[in-house]
Amino acid sequence: MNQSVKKVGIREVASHLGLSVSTVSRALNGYNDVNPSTRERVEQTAVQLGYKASYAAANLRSKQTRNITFMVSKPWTKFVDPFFLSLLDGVELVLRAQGYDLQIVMARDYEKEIETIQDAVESNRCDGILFGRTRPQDERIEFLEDRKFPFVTVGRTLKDEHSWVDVDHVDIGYRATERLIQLGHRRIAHLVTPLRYTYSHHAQQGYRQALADHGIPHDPALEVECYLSRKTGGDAARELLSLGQMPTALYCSNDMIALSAIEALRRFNIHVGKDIAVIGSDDMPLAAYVDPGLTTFRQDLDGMGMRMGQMMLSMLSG
Amino acid sequence: MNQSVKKVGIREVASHLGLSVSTVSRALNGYNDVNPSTRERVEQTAVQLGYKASYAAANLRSKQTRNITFMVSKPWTKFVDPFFLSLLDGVELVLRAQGYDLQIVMARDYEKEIETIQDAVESNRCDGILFGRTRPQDERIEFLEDRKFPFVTVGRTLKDEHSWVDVDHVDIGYRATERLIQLGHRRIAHLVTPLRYTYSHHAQQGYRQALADHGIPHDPALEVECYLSRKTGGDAARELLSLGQMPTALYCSNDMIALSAIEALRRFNIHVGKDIAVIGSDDMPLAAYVDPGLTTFRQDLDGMGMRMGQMMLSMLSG
DNA sequence: CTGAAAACCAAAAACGTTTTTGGTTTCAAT
DNA sequence: ATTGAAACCAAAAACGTTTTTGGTTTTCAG
Repeated sequence: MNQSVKKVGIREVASHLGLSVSTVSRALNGYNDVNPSTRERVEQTAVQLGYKASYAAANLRSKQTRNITFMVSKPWTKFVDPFFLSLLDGVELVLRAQGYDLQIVMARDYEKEIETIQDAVESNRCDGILFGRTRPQDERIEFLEDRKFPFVTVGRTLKDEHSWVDVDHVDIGYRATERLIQLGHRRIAHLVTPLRYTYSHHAQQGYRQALADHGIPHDPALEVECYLSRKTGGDAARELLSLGQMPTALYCSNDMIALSAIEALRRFNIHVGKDIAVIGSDDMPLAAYVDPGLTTFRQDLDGMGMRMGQMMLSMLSG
Repeated sequence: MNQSVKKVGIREVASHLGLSVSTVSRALNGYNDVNPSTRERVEQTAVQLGYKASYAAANLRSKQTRNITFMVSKPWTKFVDPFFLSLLDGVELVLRAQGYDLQIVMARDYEKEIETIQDAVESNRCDGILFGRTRPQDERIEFLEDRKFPFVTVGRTLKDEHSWVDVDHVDIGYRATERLIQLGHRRIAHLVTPLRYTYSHHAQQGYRQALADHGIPHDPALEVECYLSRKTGGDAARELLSLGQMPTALYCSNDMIALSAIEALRRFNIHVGKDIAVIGSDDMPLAAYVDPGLTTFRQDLDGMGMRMGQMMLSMLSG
């Protein structure tokens, strides 16, 4: 019934061509000591016979798994960043073009992060690792550097001698704050993402710099660290309300926080756009639909993913 | 420096215990013809020596890759469903617990879908496949059934003799429509997701049934098929506006469509909640923040993912 | 025409497991 | 004691590639 019950291996290709197995292998793997015309014939016959090299066998011998693992930290598994898939999309596009597969593992809490990475490295399941949510001091990076295991991160650490891609959060923070200043605001609060992450510090830095550049004194009470579960943007907004003097504008370094704050303010009959200005920074297009509009800074996650993939590939090829 | 420069293999474990390699292997793989105390010793020593079986070697011999591939169709790679990651999370949780890895591949257009699946099956890179966006007649399913390759889908087809998980879109459509009817609406439009997908038909079915059950005649002009690029919810809303008699309520089987429609209506100074009622159906929590609120039906994607994983595992174990 | 380098290729080893094969021990029932 | 089944285990084959080793042919400068 089926055209080929038996799976066709490299031997079949070789014997079909009257070549040795090794030549076929070298032809297929792009070695340069094989006659172009031979390579051509081999490739054609391989396709014709429907030959697909066994990944397992190839991996066993060559020590290359052709797998790249993306470790997703728990907060990312939720809707926090709907555009995260866009990042993965970019990564996958680039990797797949070079025959690499993308694997994803979810680290479900802090301790699991390092554990997951250790496991991935030690069990030889992948050739490289991608991950985000970097912290100023990140033990995952130390671990990987020690083993000389290829990795690319989304986000930086304090010492940036590794491969990373990142959004310029300093710039975003600066521009967001500056825009509010230009709108005439002087009391601008910053609802900042958890400070354990490096990018939060960058956003904070941009925010502070903008204030300083425009001669606005920095009021620590206006900087509120927000979480996604413990203390939401809504909680922060309420906290700010209890302050003697309410800020007239809110810069939220994450749109989810912004939305949460907006909702809380609405409950207090404080209308965004009229009573208070709110600005976000992530790329969450849904925010565009929020009445009365939340100005966000676009982030090209797709392209960032592709860059990330390319960096990984170039690390792998030496 | 390092405790073990040389990687410890199964031989080391065996010789360290004075056992044969095969016994160690069988002990580790849960065969029952090995003395419990022996198994205990083997397991302890394995951990102690830091032994991790080589996936490649194991795969080569056993033909099991311990990989499950989730094929993501292009629309999913965008923000269409921010909760998609939640589904993946559930899947990964269950699979990983049994030592399976989750791989994701993106099919970037229609033709690539079947191609991607063929490739995954034929190159022996995974033991099972997961995918969604099912159509009433789905060639991917035929292909996989022909090869007897394990798969689970998100969404059904016309003949449901395969493993699937799904949200009851008929019920959601029915309840959404009924709720609008109970609010006094009689002219209720349905902005339906692309009809090439099975679930769109289910939503439509629920919608129509609710109308029928409440003695409301069905007006085909009020059923508008929406896409995410070509014809958005906004386009549909504008189309409905041009109708002689404007509907008083909108049931959108996808929140993205709902948001797009809401925005378009606002441009025409038609206010949702006042001039027109809008109801969504996906689980997009952001929608909850939209002023004046979009009622949606929660979907437990996390749990669905776990079910999906479990179904796959049980298929794999026979 | 010669010799060396470059191009090409075959045979065999190696990768690290799991599975097969077959043999020995233990133990309870006869 | 004898037998048969169950438990246990060792040795070796097998998985399908890539890599190593080394040998032969071609090419081309001298």
